[in-house]
Amino acid sequence: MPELPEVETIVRALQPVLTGKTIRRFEFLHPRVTRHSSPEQIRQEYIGSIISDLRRRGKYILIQFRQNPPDLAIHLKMSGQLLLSEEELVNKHLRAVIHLNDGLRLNFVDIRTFGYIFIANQNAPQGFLSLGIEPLSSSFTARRLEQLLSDKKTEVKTLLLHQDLVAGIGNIYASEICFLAGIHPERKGNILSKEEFKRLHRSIRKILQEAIFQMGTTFSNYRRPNGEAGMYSNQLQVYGRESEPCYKCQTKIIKIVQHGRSTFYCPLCQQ
DNA sequence: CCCGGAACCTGAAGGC
DNA sequence: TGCCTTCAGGTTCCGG
Repeated sequence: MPELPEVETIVRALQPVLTGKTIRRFEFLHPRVTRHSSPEQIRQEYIGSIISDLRRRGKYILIQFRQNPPDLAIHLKMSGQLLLSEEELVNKHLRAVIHLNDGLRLNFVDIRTFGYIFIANQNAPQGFLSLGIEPLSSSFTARRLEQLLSDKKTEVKTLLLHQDLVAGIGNIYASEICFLAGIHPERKGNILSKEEFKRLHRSIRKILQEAIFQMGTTFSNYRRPNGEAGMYSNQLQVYGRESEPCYKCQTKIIKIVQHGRSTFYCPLCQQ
């Protein structure tokens, strides 16, 4: 479910609450909620540790510790949620609970059980170890983007989903980015012009920043840690708008499937 | 390296 | 009401 802006929103909400707290206890309530690290390894590594900060890398949430062991990492995949509570959370899909020293609980709820928790060390999943550039960092330039994509024969919208190139873009924002850049999603990386890479770069940053400002997009079940929806849903230009008129030119929005994922675009605005 | 397709799950929504 | 199919914001693996 969550892409970079949603994960960033979650991290910003949790960071001030969790920083300074000590981990007392872990409950792991589903066999797949930990992967690449065992429940015992996680307990051994972190019980009694003091949280020093929270941050995001791609779509991963990283909990950092004062004693500076490896970070504790969480990926929410399609349906994961992190919800704070003072009391026991009653939820059929509760998969793990991190208990903190003052009685606060960080609850990991996940309907589809794709999400998981792991230690961010050398045993971490390959996808985490090979993450690409952060699109909101200062080192992410149009030139850098061009270097990354200009030798690829893959369609540009699909390239935007490659986490080992640019980290954090998901299926909703990939369509929105192509629309803002005025680039047809089926154009291939190796035929884009310098000018198009500039527009693509600007669009990536603009869309992600604006979506963070709106605290993410709620399409079905994404929720901020306080339970509220994200507001970028109201700003979507193409995603989920098949057959509806383009806001710019009134042409009907088209839906196609690329690499098994839905893509939405305006056939007139995106050539 | 690249690509397509399937797999991992549960639930919501739509067609009949 | 119910049964069936399709689809969902993400990786990851396997075969070609």
